[in-house]
Amino acid sequence: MKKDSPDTRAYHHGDLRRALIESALSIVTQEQDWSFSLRELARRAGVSHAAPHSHFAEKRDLLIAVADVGFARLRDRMLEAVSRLKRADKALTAAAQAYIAFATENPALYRLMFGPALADGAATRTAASGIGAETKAVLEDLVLRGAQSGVFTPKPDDAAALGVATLSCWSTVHGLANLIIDSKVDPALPDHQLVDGVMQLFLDGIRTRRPAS
Amino acid sequence: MKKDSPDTRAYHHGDLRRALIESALSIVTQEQDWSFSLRELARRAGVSHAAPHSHFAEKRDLLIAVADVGFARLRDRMLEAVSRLKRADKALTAAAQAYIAFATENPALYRLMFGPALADGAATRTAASGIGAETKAVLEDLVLRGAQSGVFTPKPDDAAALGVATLSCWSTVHGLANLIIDSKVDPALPDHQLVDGVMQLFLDGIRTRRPAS
DNA sequence: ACCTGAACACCGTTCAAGT
DNA sequence: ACCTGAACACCGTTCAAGT
Repeated sequence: MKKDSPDTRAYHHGDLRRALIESALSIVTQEQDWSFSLRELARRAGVSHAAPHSHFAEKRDLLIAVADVGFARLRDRMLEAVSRLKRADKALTAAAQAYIAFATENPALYRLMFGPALADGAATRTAASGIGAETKAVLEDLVLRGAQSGVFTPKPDDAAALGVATLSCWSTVHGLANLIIDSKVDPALPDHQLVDGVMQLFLDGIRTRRPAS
Repeated sequence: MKKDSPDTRAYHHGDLRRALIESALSIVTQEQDWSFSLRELARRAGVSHAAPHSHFAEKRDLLIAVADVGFARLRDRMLEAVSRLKRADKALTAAAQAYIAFATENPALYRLMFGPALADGAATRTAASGIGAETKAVLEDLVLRGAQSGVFTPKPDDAAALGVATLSCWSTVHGLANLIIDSKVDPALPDHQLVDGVMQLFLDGIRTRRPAS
């Protein structure tokens, strides 16, 4: 970052791999365009169009690298939103708000993360290894906390029930994010209100009787 | 369909528009590949590569036409699953099962329907007019029925509460479909079981006290 | 009205060759 | 090890010209 003066392009550029990822990220977050080409990235980096292939065997590999950064940012954002909240139900709602805010502020990146980055077009189901696992882990942890503190109905040692609750929460939030991004939701209603309503309904399904004060 | 014998290709093909859509549908449903090109469709139809553009100004217009068929099929499948069930909660679960079955059996078509068909890459939010409205309508109707029959908590005239419930249901089902397709869910668990668990949780949030017999 | 053929400005990927 | 230049086999879209 601070090695060379801005215009001193090394013959071999020095750090092309990172430059390509950052370039892709800036296109996707600033121009909201996830349909960039490897050749354009190469152009911006000032290298030949074939250069990227010495760092990424396929375009998908570059997309995966970009998606990874996206997932890290999403996780950080959720964790930050959650950090000051003790009650698991409040924290879960806050995490959902952060999740939807991330998606609506960076729809192109969000689409890239869950979109064709790994689904190669011909594959029936994505061979998604651990992509997105960080996101799930955050929700999983909150659900477990809620179970342990008695705020949620599943018993802390009932793995199946905890799994269903986590999956249910993630599905709801993920689905809502997609519907909002795809303009399937009345745009008159502010996002945070939608999230509040939907999360309240979700929490009603797993919260123990005592109505939250 | 029955006008010409199979190989009598008219000079102007007769019905290229439909042929292109059907060709695209068969590629997408049989080969599970939604990354086809207009030129390939033209090849299969035995016309020049420029011919499609006399029926579809942009490739996206063809994709929209394909997506429309997909949404009609999804709606039909949901309606059929629901047709014999009277209780709104049972019907909603059946609709969800049909929804997820459709998505997992036709992941490529499902991705095309909700994917970049309308999201043109540069647009922040899709200018999705009524695409997918049929799907929402089915769920909306079931939620309303449940409210009217007293199975669900929202009052039948509380539009806001009904809207939240519908959105919540669609989000959950849509999100679950995406997570399954994208292999973000433990593949050891059968889909119908996942749907059952998730829907049960959802219903717990809006069902009136009386535990379903 | 519907289609063809050629053309334009792009792609991703490969591969010998350079440094 | 990293990159270039040329090449290959594609794209979507446009547009004059044909029938």
